[in-house]
Amino acid sequence: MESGMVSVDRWCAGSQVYFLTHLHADHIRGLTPKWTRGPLYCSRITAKLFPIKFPGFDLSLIRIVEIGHWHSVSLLSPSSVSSTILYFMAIDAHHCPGAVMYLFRGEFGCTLYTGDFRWESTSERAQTGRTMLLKAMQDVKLDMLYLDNTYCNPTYCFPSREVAARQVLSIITSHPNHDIVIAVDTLGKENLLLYISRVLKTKIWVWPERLQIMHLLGFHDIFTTKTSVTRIRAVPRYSFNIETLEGLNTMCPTIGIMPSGLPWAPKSFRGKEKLSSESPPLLLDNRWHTDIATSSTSSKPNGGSLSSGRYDHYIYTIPYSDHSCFSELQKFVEFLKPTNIKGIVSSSASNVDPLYHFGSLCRIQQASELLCQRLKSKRYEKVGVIGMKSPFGCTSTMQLGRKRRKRQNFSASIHVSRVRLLRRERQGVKIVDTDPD
DNA sequence: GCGATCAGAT
DNA sequence: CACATCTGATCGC
Repeated sequence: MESGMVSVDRWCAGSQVYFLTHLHADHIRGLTPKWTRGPLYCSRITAKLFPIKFPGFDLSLIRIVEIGHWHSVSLLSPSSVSSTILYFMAIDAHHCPGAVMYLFRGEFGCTLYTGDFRWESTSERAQTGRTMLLKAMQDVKLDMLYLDNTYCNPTYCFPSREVAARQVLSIITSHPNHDIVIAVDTLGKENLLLYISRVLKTKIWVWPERLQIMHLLGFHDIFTTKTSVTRIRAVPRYSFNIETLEGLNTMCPTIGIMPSGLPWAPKSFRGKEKLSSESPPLLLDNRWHTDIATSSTSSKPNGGSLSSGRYDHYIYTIPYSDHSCFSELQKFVEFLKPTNIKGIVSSSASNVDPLYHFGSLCRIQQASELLCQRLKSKRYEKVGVIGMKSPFGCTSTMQLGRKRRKRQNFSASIHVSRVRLLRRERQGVKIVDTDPD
């Protein structure tokens, strides 16, 4: 079976069907309102939010995938007149509203594409997903796992969102006379805001576009665009910085809360330590490893010990993440026992390569060998990783395709500058039709 | 000149 | 390192 027939979060020409995991910007790059390339499968919530992101989009192209149910579509093999049936199921990814993983089954085998996801073992929703996956794969092995490797390194260690939400709440209640601004994106972290609103019995300010999204999600009477009715505001992350906070503090005492799985360290501290699984550096904010909710009074902006006053004197970084931390990824891989794994997030470093950390959990014998090959061709990795967003990659014909593609990439790279190469993959240029790694 | 797309910053 | 997003520059028609 040829690949290039199915794309996930990838919007180049050449596929017969396209799957969208969720509506964050880095997953819809290349998708436009003028889309005509084929049917677009997504979750019901994503479909509901779709017109906001893509006004004028031809909605007749959208196919809703109900969570937990098998769907199927007949695909035509490009090289012959034969057709084959692709079966697929969406599973809640617990990332942002509408985010799903896709499980694919067909004559090519069984593939799971997680998209961005969080796998909190304590969460009831994750248990539901676990049950769905178990049932859907009870009679087969998982040939290929495309994994959200954003935090696929042991240094990324943070608590559940429930615990992090309590930390946020604790910081807010310990500043009863401050205005609070919380950095959020256009989608995601709603549960944190709902929790704050519920416990403190207060509305939360959001910007107008965000209010529209909240209403579409069914949250009425909780959010407002009137600044006068609340001291808590959720603001776009891009407008959240030291200067903004300093400006706000000239008018009213204000603290900022940055919910993120990343250690937002001061610039002066950043870049000096390189992430490496051999000698993982301590996170600058070691409180992440414990529950600071019980000791919030000792929490100072940016971890307290970082007293280089210029940097975010007013900002608290809280490890509230919609991506899985390392230990969750590990549990996920152990649970699925895939034959092979590939990260969906490109990286020039090996620190988040799933095979590096989880190769031994895979069924493949040659995990280290595969990794070795990959490290050798590290310069070209970005192209390979980005290019591989087709769910197919588990049959022997796919492996042939992979080898061919590697050669093509290599020879191309010789003559094209790295900048140009990176640029090409960013544009989503279809590198080859065969399975990209 | 304009829309699409990119690198860079946050 | 880099979450997801914006801004401003540049590309290509």
